[in-house]
Amino acid sequence: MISTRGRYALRVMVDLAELDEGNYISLKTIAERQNISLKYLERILPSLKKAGLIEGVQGKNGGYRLCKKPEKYTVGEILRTTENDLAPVACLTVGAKKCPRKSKCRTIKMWEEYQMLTNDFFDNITLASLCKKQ
Amino acid sequence: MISTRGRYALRVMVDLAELDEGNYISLKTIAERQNISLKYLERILPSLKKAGLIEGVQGKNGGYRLCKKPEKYTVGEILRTTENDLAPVACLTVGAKKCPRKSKCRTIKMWEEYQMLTNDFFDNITLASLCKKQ
DNA sequence: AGTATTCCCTACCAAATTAGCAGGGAATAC
DNA sequence: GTATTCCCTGCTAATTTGGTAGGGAATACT
Repeated sequence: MISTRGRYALRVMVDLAELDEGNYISLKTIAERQNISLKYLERILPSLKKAGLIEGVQGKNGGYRLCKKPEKYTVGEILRTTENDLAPVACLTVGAKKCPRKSKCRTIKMWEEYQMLTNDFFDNITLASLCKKQ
Repeated sequence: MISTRGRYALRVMVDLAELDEGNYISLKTIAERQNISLKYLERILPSLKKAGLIEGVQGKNGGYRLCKKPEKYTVGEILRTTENDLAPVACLTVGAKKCPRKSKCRTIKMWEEYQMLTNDFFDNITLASLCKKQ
């Protein structure tokens, strides 16, 4: 299940896309518009920045903005920053320790296929397609 | 993410399918074969029974067995018993309270499509197809 | 220079969920 | 009557999730 962390991240990205793309938007603005705690957003945004999806500027009139046009983002790349690679089971996460049952596991192939399906699905949805039509 | 609860349930079903289908198999046997705590399985199996997927008989020589042939089960119906309807986000779970933002939510349609995709994927995998080929 | 604004960072905390244990009861086969 | 087995309830420990608190550093503006 996608956590609120991931859903909030996506909502912020949508909001940034719908607001003026060139200017920096403060988190305070986003928090009020989206009715999400400012302090909580301050914890979520750094991971988006670290992933290179947004850029932030400190100081007065600072804020965040997208690095590229909304059409160039996929929902997949956004969710993967917060949702641990969109892995459906623990043994397919990035840092997972090798499963001792893997050789005789009946289900691993199915989980891998599901993970691919999931990534495929979200990689084919652009941020722009989620935005309000202008 | 699918919990161990759901993964264990699926492994038990696969194991029941691979063992003699007619006879009752004790949880002790399954627990040893699958290397899962007997006590934990005792908590998981009732939900499978309640959903009508397996039948259990108490007493000596008792145990559990499938109600129908492995080809007649889908992974979807098994996972739905433990994984809350396979909903990708909280607001799509069965007992979810109505989201006040729903009317202006940009993402609900995407989550609904993903939920359908997920159910479709798992509904098209039979229990038999996960079993070791005889 | 000083001040307000804003991102940035770390530590902490509370609630919920997950994973699992313990103990005992009831049904059944032998 | 005894061993086995499902059945049921309550408890607990660890982890995750969602969120708060407090302060620091950079920047714009006066």
